[in-house]
Amino acid sequence: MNLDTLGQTLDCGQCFRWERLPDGSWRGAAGACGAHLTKENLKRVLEDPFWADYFDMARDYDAIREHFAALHPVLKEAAGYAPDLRILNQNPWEALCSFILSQCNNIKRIKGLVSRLCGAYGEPCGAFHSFPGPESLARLDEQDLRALGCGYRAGYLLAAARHTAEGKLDFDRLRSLPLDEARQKLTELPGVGPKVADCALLYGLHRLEAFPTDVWMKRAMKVLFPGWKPKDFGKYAGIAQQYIFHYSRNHPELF
DNA sequence: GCCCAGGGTGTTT
DNA sequence: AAACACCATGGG
Repeated sequence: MNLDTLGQTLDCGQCFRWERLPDGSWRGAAGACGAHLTKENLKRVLEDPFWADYFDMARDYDAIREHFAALHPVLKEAAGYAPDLRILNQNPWEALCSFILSQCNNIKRIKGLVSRLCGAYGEPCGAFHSFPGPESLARLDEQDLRALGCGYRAGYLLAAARHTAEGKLDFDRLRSLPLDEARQKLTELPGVGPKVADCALLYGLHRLEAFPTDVWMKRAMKVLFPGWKPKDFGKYAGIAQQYIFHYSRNHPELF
């Protein structure tokens, strides 16, 4: 991984708090931690326990890509297109909020929304703001969130905050549930359907078998993997999904 | 001004 | 089960 290939991970639609600066460095945050990744400090930052976990450094992605290469020729192509792509270990609450806001929205705008959310209700930590905790959002009015541009998703975000603050949604409990049951608990929230639930599971709880299926993935599956289902990709289906999503978005001429 | 964006919900065929 | 309208907002 270097500054140029970091985009495969930080700009592939799984997170919304990183930006690349003109000098090629990356500035961003995760949960309550911020970082500025430069050519000089990248290696050292990735040795820090928090960031090593965030970037899933302990996992052997080379082996997983080889496994995928044997599974399907197009998957081999997609994985080879972004060999430094990794599934981040994001804060589950932040991931759930991000993807509640993602529905019927574009990535640019999602980034702006998340940024304004942090600026308005997160804790200031030096040069950046933390992502606001569920308790901070739970005491807001729906109008407060609409004022940030959340639109009709404001009520969904507020409901998720109140459920979580009241303990009705417990991410640590979701970790130990079978995937179907964890998905079921998440979709009980208003405005959370199968796609947003799978995003929270994959990006927030690192459930690598979760397979978020948005409009891009529906097209990609129909054209590139006709007849295939998420389970056909195995226990790392979510990683396969990310290779395919990223590859598809960068090859719109295929569709 | 129009179209679309990492969807979900409720209603109608 | 599949098709549809509706939900707000702003970037391209």
